[in-house]
Amino acid sequence: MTALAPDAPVRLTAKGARTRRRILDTAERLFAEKGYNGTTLRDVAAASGLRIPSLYNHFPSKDSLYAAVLEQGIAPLLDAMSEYLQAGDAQIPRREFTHQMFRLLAQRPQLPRLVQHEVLDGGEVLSPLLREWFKPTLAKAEEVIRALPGAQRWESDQIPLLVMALYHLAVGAFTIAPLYEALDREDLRAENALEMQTRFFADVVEALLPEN
Amino acid sequence: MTALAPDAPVRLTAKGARTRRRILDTAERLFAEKGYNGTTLRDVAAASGLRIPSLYNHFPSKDSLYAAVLEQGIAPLLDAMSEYLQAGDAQIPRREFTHQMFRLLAQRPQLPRLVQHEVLDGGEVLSPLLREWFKPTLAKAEEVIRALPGAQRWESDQIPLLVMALYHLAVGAFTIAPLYEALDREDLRAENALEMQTRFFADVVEALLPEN
Amino acid sequence: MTALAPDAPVRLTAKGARTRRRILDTAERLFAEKGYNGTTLRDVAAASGLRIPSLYNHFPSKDSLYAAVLEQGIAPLLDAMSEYLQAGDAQIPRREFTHQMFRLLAQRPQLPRLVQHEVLDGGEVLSPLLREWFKPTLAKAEEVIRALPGAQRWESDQIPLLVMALYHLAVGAFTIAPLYEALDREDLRAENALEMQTRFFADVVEALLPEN
Amino acid sequence: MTALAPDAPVRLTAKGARTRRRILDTAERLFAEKGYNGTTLRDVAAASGLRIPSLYNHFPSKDSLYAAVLEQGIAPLLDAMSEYLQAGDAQIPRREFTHQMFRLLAQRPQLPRLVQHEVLDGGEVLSPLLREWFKPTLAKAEEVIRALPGAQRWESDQIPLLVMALYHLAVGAFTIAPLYEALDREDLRAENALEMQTRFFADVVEALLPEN
DNA sequence: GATGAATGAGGATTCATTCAT
DNA sequence: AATGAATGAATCCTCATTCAT
Repeated sequence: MTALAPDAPVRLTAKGARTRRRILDTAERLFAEKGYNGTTLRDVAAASGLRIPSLYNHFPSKDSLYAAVLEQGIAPLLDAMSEYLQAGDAQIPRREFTHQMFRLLAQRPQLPRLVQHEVLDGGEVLSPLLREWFKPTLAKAEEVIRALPGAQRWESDQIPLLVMALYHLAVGAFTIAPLYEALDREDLRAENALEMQTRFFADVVEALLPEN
Repeated sequence: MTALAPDAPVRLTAKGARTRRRILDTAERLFAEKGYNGTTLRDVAAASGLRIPSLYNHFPSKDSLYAAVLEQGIAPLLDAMSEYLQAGDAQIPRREFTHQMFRLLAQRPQLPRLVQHEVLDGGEVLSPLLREWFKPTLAKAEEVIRALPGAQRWESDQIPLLVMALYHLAVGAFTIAPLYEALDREDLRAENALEMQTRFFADVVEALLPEN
Repeated sequence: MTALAPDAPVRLTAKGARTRRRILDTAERLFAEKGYNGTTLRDVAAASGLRIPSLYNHFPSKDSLYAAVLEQGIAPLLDAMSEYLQAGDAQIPRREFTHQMFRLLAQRPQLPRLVQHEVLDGGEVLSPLLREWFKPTLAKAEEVIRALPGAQRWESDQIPLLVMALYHLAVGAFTIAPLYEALDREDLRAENALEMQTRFFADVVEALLPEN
Repeated sequence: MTALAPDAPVRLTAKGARTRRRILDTAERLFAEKGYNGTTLRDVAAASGLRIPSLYNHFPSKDSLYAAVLEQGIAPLLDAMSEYLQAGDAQIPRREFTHQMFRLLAQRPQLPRLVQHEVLDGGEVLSPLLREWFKPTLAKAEEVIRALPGAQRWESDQIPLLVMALYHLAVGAFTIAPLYEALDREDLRAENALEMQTRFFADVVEALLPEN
């Protein structure tokens, strides 16, 4: 699964693999900060310590670099989420799950921004991925939530909205961070802030889907 | 207030004012769709039925056009919100307020996308505005919420997070719409969907801040 | 007829029209000398006294510039040839016709080179034009030649080859000129050389298709 | 003679020699199709089943590869022609000669295109070769033709033009082939077409230089 | 002998902007 | 107020070449 670029050449040299990784990480950061259109290959090359043409030794185009960044970022997240959701048929330790999700996002704090950029730009690149990943994940999430004890608080046709709401809450906490800081408030990406956000998110979940 | 471009030339002719408005509306739509970097003056001119140089007869630069779009979009929203919040010291008809907010957003559904683009791009243009507008609005919102009966459910330092959460929920409902549709689900911008979202949002608010 | 770029914008300013013509003439010379791949927009711009982006104010792409050059070169030639061939049903003043053709080619000596470049490069751009122009012209030429008194010297299925042979003779005289000069021989494009070539060509035609 | 790259390294291994040959044949085809500027080393490498840097193990530059292609193509042709012309002082079996020339060209049908590309591009690479080969060959050809019985039909200063004309006729038959096919006519490179062309060419020679 | 990686130079094209008309 | 023409800067990308492995 999660094969986005199935014909990606196997790296033969360790150096090549390292350079490729460096480019990917650099690009992830830049794309997350400025979006696709706001990020130039010149930026990526400079931040990677390379010249522009060298990027083409590792990725055939800006588009494919972008797609690779999206994949390497989204795949592990959705995989983890799927795993949790699978296990949860019987009983989900909800607070635990909430913490895990936030931890995953916090590990790659650029990711939510990356995804939101895609969402806002129309998802032309993301869309194909969404077909594969988001759809089943959302469907599964709806199914799991419907089975929760607190779900009877909501009408059936509100469940999808509830799932989206949880998505917005989780992602928004990260996308808003730079702006929040610019408002002379704390840095939401700081260690203690993340903990606080996690607790707050769990509280919100408890309010929306009371455990009993 | 809302004086973003205090030295904006007074339009002398009705035709000029009309053209300026046409450009603004066109640009609002395009900036909301593709963001600042993804929108070219060529696009704006074409969609406005003008040639590029004509845009410069109405706005001195792309940046200033963007700022004007932001202002004309955000100002009325924040004004309305301020008004509600002012009145609310004593007692807010909460459900009414929720409906009003959603109505305002729904009237200019591009606006949330516009703001989110700014937020994601680092807010380099928005930031100055935020200093003026967001900060007091957020502060006031926090104050009002603290005074609500349901607020004791939350610890004091969670109130700012709660305000941001409400922001994410409201804005997210609009930013996610195109993606949601791409997932073969309903169009969240349709009339009945908006109503449903409004009701859902009110229910969420009730869950997070129970009226009694 | 001969409308290759039917939606070409009507030139509104005299200066614009002049610049466009200057670009076209420059490009004709360069494309004729070096072919499509060997000619860069940098060359065209420099030789036109412009900067590269200015070229795009007059032609939307290198391809379209090339097509326009081909059209402006080929159209009058084929038109003239058609006219002669039309008139010739009854009786062609053959020597006169030969002189006219050579004169036309000599007026735009780059043209044969231009066409030969296209022919050699696979005619990917020219081909569509050939469908429209070459085919009927060749067909008409074959028809006319078949009706000539000297044609009985040739078998019917040799007539197409004969037409192509005359084409090669006429065009070759111009394409070979630079090389011929490089061999320390005379410049075939000089005035007296052209006259000599014309006479020679007429003599060849007389040998291949004796008047009586 | 025919020493174009006298310092070419002697191939030590059979595999190396084979690879070199493969590259040469591939390059001949591609250069003939697209010309020097239209052919990239990427193309040559891909069509040779190699990576670009490997080409440099066999040829020190693109230019030298091109020169080698020209040499391997032109040398045998000119050698053969010289041989025929040498022998012909006394008496040339003309029809036989015509057939031989066409056979040689038909064996390497890309060659005429290759040469014509060079001729059209200004012959910057070919020119040095022409000094060595074309000049004496043309001179000899003129000398032989002057000695032919049918030559008195032409004035002395028309003989060079006659030689060039024969060149154009022979070469043109091959260069025009792709275009001819694009005009929905037959493929001139097919077996029977070649025969027909040979006969036609002989007939033309007979018309221009009647045997008695 | 073969090739992955790196790169300087240059390719066509787009962009925001200016200016004369 | 509108726009054709011009352009500096920057866009993505390709090319021929080199070098270490």
